[in-house]
Amino acid sequence: MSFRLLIVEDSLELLEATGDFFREEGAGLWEVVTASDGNDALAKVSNDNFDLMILDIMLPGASGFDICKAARKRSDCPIIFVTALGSEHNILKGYETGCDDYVVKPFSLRHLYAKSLALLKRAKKSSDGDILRCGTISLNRKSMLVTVKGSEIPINAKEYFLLVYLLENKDSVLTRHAILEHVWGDELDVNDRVVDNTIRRLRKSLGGASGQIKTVIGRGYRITEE
Amino acid sequence: MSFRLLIVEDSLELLEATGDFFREEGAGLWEVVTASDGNDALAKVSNDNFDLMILDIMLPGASGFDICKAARKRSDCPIIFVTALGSEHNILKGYETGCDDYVVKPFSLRHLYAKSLALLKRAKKSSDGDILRCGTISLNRKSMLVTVKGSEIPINAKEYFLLVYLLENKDSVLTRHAILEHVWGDELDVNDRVVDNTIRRLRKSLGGASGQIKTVIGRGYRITEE
DNA sequence: GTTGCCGTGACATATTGGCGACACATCGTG
DNA sequence: CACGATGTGTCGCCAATATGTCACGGCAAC
Repeated sequence: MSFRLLIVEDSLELLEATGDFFREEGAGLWEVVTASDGNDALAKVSNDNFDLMILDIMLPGASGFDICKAARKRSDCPIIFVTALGSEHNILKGYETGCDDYVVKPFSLRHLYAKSLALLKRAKKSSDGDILRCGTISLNRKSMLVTVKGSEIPINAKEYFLLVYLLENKDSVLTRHAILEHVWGDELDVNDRVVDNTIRRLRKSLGGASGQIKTVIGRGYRITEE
Repeated sequence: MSFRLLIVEDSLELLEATGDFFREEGAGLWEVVTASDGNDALAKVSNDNFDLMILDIMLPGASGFDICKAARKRSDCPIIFVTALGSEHNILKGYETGCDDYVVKPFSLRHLYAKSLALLKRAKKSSDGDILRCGTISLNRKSMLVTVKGSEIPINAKEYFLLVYLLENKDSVLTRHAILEHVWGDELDVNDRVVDNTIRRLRKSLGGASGQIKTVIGRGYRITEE
């Protein structure tokens, strides 16, 4: 699993240094995309999805503020301004355009990296669409494969869709009724106990991660990080 | 809706200035709690719930790092360090303990305020506004978990729904009849005393917070901030 | 004292969910 | 088509737990 990072910076030297730092430090965690002028950045922002953006403000072409505004129209990903413009006025303007943080040059790459991780952690819930994760369980909606602690496990259709529904609502208690509606849909005449049983089978399939599915007596089921 | 903010800072002057700034700027958005030494802060962190924390690091008693670690054990709320310790080593240590941001003194209050809003916005998105709070009791409608002084307590279904009804009508007296209708609904033939008993069991489950449920003789029950 | 009103402990019962077993359907295969 | 493998719904049993009921007693108001 990797995160897509966009770095926009007109100093090519800094651009490269930052990109390298993320690539090396993250060891594959980051897929880095760069742009060195505003218009290029605008194009990338509107044609791609990122999990994090690091933007300079003073750029040839569109400014970092413009890019931030454009990005906010269709994405909620964390945005960090990195710029020499350290006046309070500019900083506040940055926050007004919807950024998450504002770093004034010169700055420490390590510091920026730590900040990025902290922000990413916070934003993560809304970021990855194709992969649902929770604790040691990971589910890929495209391949419909489920892994526990990194190794793939076999799983049946009903169990799979039940797991998807649980993961989509991590930490929330789902009543039997809600589960029946979502997973069984229109197959009307089913007995309540199919939920129990499918939960049981799902737990079995999950092996070591079975404990992540909690029974909330009298209310339903819930999946948690541990 | 207001957010609970904890500020920990041993310079009383700065403590007051920061608190005032948030109160005035937010116009009621913030409910500010302060502490000026580490142990006081630790106590507050473990007996209360906050939506945001601003922590100094060098404090009499426990350090800001200690407070952050303690807080992270039971809360995911945004934490900002505000400190004179601007060395890279300290900054990274801050991020390691799980903070969201690190501001080096001297700093602009307006800047800190903008940062706080940005973080809060992000944190609210991933958690949920679905929390009912009253005094030290906190109830999450999604996970159906109840915490008292920050630690989770086990609670039965009936007690849970009764508590929800009480919290939804904080400070209002609810008659037995009203409680029966809302919590027991159509289960017709129940004895009045089930309410008493469920209240009793709920009080038991609430432990230290049991006193928040008041008996209003001849009329019913009521839940209050203390 | 008497009378409501409520808290409490104990008890009986109902409900709940886990489980194994089984029946049936589906499907690929030879 | 027969066959077995597999997936899935259903049933009944059991232990754990949740919950309704009851009888008793304290307590305050009158």
